[in-house]
Amino acid sequence: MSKEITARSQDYSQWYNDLVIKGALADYSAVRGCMVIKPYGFALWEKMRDTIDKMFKDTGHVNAYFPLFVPKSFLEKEEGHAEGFAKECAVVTHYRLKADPDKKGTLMVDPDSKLEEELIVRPTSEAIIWHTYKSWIQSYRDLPLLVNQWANVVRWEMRTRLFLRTSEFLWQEGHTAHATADEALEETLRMLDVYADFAENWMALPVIKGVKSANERFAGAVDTYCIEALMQDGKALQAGTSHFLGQNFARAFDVQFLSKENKQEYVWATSWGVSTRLVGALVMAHGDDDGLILPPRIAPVQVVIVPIYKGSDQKLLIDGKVGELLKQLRSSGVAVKYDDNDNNRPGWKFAEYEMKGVPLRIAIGARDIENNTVEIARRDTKEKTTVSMDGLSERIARLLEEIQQSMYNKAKAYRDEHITPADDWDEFVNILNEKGGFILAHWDGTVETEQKIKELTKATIRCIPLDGEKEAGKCILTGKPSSQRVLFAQAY
RNA sequence: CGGGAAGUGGCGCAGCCCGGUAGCGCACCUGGUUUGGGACCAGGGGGCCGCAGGUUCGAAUCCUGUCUUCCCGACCA
Repeated sequence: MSKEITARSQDYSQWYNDLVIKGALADYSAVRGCMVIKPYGFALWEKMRDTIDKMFKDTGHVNAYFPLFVPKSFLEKEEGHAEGFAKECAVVTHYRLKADPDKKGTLMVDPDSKLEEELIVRPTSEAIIWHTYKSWIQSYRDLPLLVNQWANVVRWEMRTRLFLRTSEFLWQEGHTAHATADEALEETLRMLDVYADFAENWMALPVIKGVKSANERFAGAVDTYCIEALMQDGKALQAGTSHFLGQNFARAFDVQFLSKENKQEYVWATSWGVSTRLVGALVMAHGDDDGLILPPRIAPVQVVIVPIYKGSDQKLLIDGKVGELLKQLRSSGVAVKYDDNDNNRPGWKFAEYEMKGVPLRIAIGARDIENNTVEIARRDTKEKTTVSMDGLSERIARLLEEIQQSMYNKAKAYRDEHITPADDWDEFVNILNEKGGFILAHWDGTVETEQKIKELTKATIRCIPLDGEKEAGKCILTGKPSSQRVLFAQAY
């Protein structure tokens, strides 16, 4: 048990912060609400990014890049959109500094450099992209337009948390344009599936696909679809969103195309995104009191090899043997690191790589060389076994897959245990207080009821599950009729 | 933006009440012994005490302002 990490059971928030910082994923910065993503954390993000990027390309999307700045007048155009983001925008008003004549050695904003029109640091890029799309789209032959952008965005949040909510964050935002509503809706759901696939099969994070209530809908969307995951403290985390934007942005930015029938029509749109928040999800869904536990498929280091030796003769012998193992493992595509740094002893390294969540550790010492064995330790189960060096790379590959699967199963079992139906108000409140997690309950479909429930319990409707069964029932708060259970939880 | 806590070598902290040569642990450097679960010995380097004013012979310590961070709420991915 590590002495340095706050126990989950003692203080979940502090545990999370400890994992992020001591696991070397990120650090606080000098800039309010902004974090420094450290090399190890960035390597993890890169792995996630590269995987998702390939999935986008496999579904026909291409990458592009749009400006960081959005003229204020662009943001105003789609009313709901403007309203939704207005309160959290960073605004550029000047373009020059000058030496402050009253205070030697300091700079001041040059009042003569005021911009004609303020520029907004993008909180999301619909506005600038739809302005651009107007000139890209003339005919149905230009559709569908399937573009993604990897970028940073800024949302001036009141209260921030590493990865989960930072003022600046990294993400991807897909923005597509289609000739018909059906096609756009199909795209919205396709990308939702891509996200769910990535979450479940790469992050080992089970998710529930659903559609948001009006209250939780993206500003400017007709419908917002999402994947919702459950963290180990019983709170939900939205892990990705895919929006059906209807013709809202096409109308706002006057993006029309000439159809086959030679008629001018507004295009149909989608947008979808996942962010560095996924890193936070990974930490909270899988970590334990000894540190991070990373799923093999996205772990920057899948296997670490630690040598154990007395004296330089043994070290040389081990180096030789490890050299062969490295070649073997690397040629079979395993991300392996040999830590032969002599500053730290084996015990230190064991703890260190556990903190960092490396899925497998191989220890090799003189007695292993003698017996032609190594010791393999699994991060997820802490299980240690001594095995023959023969056929090691096959065994490692098998083990990595097994860990991936077992992490998913574990997270899924936890998640499934924490989906509880509630049929009346007392039951609902009880479950929230005693157990947490998702609650399936009937709701009368009104914004007012949802708001009221939120005020009373802090629980919100995470989504209306896509695979939910129709079932007649009564709203847990108002008793009015309802046709389907929706998913409630307290959320991040 | 409200309530609370805190800023002192890279990190974690003590010192502040009661002003008087800036200290401890970890980390770092050198040498040696070690190495199967966070090693040990010896020697060494590093800090205008968040920043700006003020009080004072003298400020890490007292006063004022300001910035930043963390925790709890309202807003959000």
